[in-house]
Amino acid sequence: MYGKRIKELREERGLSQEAVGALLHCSQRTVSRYELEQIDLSTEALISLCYLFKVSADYILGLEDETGAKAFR
Amino acid sequence: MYGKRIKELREERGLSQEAVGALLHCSQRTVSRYELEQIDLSTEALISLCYLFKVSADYILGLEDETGAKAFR
DNA sequence: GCAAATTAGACGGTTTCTGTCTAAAATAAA
DNA sequence: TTTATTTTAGACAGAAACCGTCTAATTTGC
Repeated sequence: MYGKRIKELREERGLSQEAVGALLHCSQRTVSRYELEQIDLSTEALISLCYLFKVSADYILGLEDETGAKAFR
Repeated sequence: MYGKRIKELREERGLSQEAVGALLHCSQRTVSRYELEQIDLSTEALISLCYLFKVSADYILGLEDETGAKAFR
């Protein structure tokens, strides 16, 4: 789920993987892997993405949808 | 931050690390390492903890406090 | 169609994670 | 307080995951 969300958020903002990588202090290749879910997100990268895109970790992880509705509680 | 939160949530519920490990399908030693932040949380473990403790990923990651106030936006 | 920009595969070296076994520490019982 | 039980953390080694680089493929714009 996080891969799809990261790709969406990035494209909504018109950024390349390279650009996001620079902001996250990692390579384009690593951002690509996040989007393809070939590697797991570190908590550090997850938190950086939250600040960068101004969304919750729950949203990126798919624990809430676009409306903010939670997957639990 | 996640270590402190996991430990708090676990102790509030009166569970041992062994018990949480069983619910997360990992060893007691691994839960201990999460609490000590000796290893990073996988997204899978993070999501399991959210369901188990009925809290948001943002809370566990320290992106919001006990009152639900967000660290950003 | 061509050039430029963007994304993804392959490879190898490095780091991180994992469980097991065990010792230390904390808690409960006697 | 001693003793027994439970709980937590260190050490080790093997396994798995991560990472950047180089490069090929794909996409986008002219």
